[in-house]
Amino acid sequence: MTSQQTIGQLAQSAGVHVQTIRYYERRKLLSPQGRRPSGYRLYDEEAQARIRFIKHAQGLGFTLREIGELLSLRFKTGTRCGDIRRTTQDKLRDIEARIKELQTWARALRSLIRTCRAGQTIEQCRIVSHLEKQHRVTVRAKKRT
Amino acid sequence: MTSQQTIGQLAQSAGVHVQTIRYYERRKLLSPQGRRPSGYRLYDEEAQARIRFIKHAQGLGFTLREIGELLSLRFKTGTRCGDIRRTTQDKLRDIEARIKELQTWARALRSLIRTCRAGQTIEQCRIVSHLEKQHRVTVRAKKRT
DNA sequence: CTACACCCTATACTAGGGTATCGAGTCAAG
DNA sequence: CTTGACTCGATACCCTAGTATAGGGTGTAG
Repeated sequence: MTSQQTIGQLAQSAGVHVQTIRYYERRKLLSPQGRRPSGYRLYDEEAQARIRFIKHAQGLGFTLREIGELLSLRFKTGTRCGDIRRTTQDKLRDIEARIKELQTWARALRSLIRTCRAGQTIEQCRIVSHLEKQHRVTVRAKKRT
Repeated sequence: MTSQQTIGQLAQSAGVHVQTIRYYERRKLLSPQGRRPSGYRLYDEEAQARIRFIKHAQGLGFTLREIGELLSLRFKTGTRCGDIRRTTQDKLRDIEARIKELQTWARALRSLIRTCRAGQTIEQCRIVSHLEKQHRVTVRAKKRT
């Protein structure tokens, strides 16, 4: 029975820092079951499962924002498994898109590396001249993870 | 001849914001050739090539820090093509590692999705129970791109 | 009762890549 | 000479996922 833990005990048993738990609370991922008159947070054992959920989902590449969605689905009555699956599938598509993008980068770098002979001076370097060349820029800024 | 541009003209012709150029200067990626007595920055046309270099390198997934290395290699006398290639290869290895990580995530998500039947209630959902289960956590935090 | 560990809130900091705003000075045209 | 566009430096803000610290209050063992 580990019911009614303080934040430090929960942090200990869940393997995260105290500030992280408070951070999750700010992010609305986790809130204490109650408070002592002094203001101390008190957690029931569901809190541990919630932190595990968060950590596992992070391990699968979900962001805290997405985990928030997942958690609210989880605790909303009437949620069907399909709702969870849909979110998971969205995430999968995301990841697959990122893999494709990175593969594009990797191919470009490999082809640059092939054009480069180690002994050349910098002025002859194809990598450099490629980077300085004036051509349509494809900086797809933002949105990484 | 576009020699001796002000920051606004350079920004215009390079397709970036004025503040971005000043930001690059703070990051030591780009500095004006000189200043007017009033303090206005003046740029030669090499500045445009440098910005192109930066943007293309970003397009290949380099961070500004790495681009700084690349640029200082580029403008250091005696740099051999091999030095540039080495940095590029490091980046490629980085990207390949990241791809592997994402593929691991994707595989895990696909296998979770297979276990999930759309009509099940949330209590029966394998995705949820998997996330809540107590098992060795593998959150490889930090270091993304 | 005192020491010490714990907890509270609030705030600031990290990295990365910028964007936005401020008050003040400058430049060129009319 | 004035107006409006431009520039200056400094500072603050955005996002993510936390970590760190300050200045105070609380809980408990000896």
